[in-house]
Amino acid sequence: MTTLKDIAEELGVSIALVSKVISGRMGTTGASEKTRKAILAKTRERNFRPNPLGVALRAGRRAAIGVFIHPQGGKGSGLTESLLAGIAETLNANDERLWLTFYKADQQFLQRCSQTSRMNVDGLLVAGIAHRELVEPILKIERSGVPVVTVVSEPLSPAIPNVYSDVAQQTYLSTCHLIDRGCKRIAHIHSLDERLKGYRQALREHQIEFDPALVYHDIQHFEVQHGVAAVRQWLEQGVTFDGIVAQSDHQAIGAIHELSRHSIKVPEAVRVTGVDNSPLCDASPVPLTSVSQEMAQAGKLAAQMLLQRVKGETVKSAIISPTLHVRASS
Amino acid sequence: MTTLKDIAEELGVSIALVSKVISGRMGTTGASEKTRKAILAKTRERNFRPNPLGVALRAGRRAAIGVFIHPQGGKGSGLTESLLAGIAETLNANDERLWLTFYKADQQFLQRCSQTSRMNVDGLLVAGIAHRELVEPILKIERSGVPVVTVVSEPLSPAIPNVYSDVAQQTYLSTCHLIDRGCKRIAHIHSLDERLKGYRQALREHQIEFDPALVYHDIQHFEVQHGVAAVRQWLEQGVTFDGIVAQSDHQAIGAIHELSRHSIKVPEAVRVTGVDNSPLCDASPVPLTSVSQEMAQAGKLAAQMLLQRVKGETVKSAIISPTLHVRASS
DNA sequence: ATGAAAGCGCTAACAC
DNA sequence: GTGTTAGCGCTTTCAT
Repeated sequence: MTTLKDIAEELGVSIALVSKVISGRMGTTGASEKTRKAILAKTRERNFRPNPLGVALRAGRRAAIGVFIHPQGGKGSGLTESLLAGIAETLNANDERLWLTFYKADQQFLQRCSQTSRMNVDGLLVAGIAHRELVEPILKIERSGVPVVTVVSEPLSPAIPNVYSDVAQQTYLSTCHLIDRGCKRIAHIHSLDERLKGYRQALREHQIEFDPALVYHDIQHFEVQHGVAAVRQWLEQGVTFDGIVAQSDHQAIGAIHELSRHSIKVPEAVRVTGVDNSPLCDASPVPLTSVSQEMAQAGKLAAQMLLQRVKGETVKSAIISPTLHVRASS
Repeated sequence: MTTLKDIAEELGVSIALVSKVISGRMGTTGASEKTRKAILAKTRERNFRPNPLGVALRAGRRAAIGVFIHPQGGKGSGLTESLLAGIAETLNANDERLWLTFYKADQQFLQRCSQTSRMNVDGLLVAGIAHRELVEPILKIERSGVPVVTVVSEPLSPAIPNVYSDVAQQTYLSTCHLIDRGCKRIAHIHSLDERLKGYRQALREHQIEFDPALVYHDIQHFEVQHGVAAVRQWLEQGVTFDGIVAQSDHQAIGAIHELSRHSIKVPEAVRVTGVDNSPLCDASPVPLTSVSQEMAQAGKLAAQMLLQRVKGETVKSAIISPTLHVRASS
């Protein structure tokens, strides 16, 4: 590894001068064009990169940001992977290391938080589920001087900037899509309230009356079995429907399986949409139309916001627009 | 953040003494029991943790290890996530930050490698696909003094320690399982040679003759469509079979879909197994029996090995035993 | 038994 | 225009 010292010695100038020229921060002083050129040339030649440890130590920073991730959207959604990829991209571009922790249960999360003071990070990114128990520990971290940015579906506190996909918009998009396709009676699997709102708004805007019988309630449950249960209930109750807006790809796949068991064809008899645009979409018996939450983009943005906060800037929460990906199921 | 200096000043002793007592490395000298106690008490009271930057700077290390990951096993396999979780666990326990990069195409990987000299890491973990083009760049990194450990299905070079699940064993396990279940004519989707070997070994050990017609060849392809194509070919050629050992969960699911289209029942008429034990298994029309590659364990182990190498120790490649997870499809 | 000093790589205030 | 100095937090050698 080349250091400032190496360059300074080879050129017979002082370390400080090399530092100033390379960083471009000349302070009150200047440098002759000749030395400038020589230093920059040497820098390139030796492929010099400042040692982040030196920089951070001097600046009183840690050269690392913490990332706490709760695997969200269920296994196989690919959300976590996309999110991480986005985060990693931004952090790499800014020469920041990361301190990565996957937490499964909230208990683990709280435990991690209690170690804040010893965690040696410049900032903290928390991604996952917006549990109320998380608010206090996170605020405590903020107060201790470590800026936090969250990536959760509902902002935890006005004090903590958050990034997320527009949740209501997700179901709004897919419901509008099914209406466009000619569906008149669209069923819905209700797990998050915001998504129910998006579904209802789409109906309202198209003058379709809301029918409570078409909504299956299963708060906070997004698994395959819940899609199966929803379809089973509708069929048992004799509810007629020609579309299903599910709140996850897992639910949608479960619904498709159950429809198939009753020889109901997708998309001919019933059109189905999911949420997450996960890899499951292509592993579905009928490729699944789904709404992408754009987690990679969320990760990139959240990391950028956090780095800004580390620098002392103020940032505001951001909302990302979801995208509809149409496949054979609709 | 508490520093050695804080503790030293509060106790009216020298920084050096505090450092020695806390680290336990007393060198040629000693310390009175009284001061020892006082220092350790203060350390606990102030929740002191050495600043990794100071430690690393002094030791000439970088306090970070690089992780290059190629999302393997296809999207949705969950392999990458498990692997990362394992790596993160070990690194956290050892107070090491990481420099995470996801590379999609080999091109990107090579580009990253060329930045080795500037990447400021103590070691490099490479996980993903064992492409031949990767060998040279990785060896170059090794030669430059940065130890590398890989997590790929086939070791790239004797010089680079590797960790992976026993690949042949994976299909050996599932083939034996199907034989146990009474299957006489087991078809196989051949993508990796090692897995074909495992399949053939299981047949041999059970005195079942190998029938080339039962093997569908699709080297290095693990997607849903390849499972579909395999079944289609067997049916077209009039090959009879009562079991399918696929080389990925995606392939297995594709096979199940195609069987279903021909009204062939799983597991009644044909038993099916996959590889990866991915989240897809539970989103399959019939829950899928699969072999787990234990990537979390691989990640933990690989990170441990890399840290040992960083310390200058020599380590040997390791092989992890896969585990069969039996579900309804078999 | 304890401490002073040097130095890892870097930057910034302040000489000259 | 250029250099000197001090110091971020830590460890280790060598005094005392």
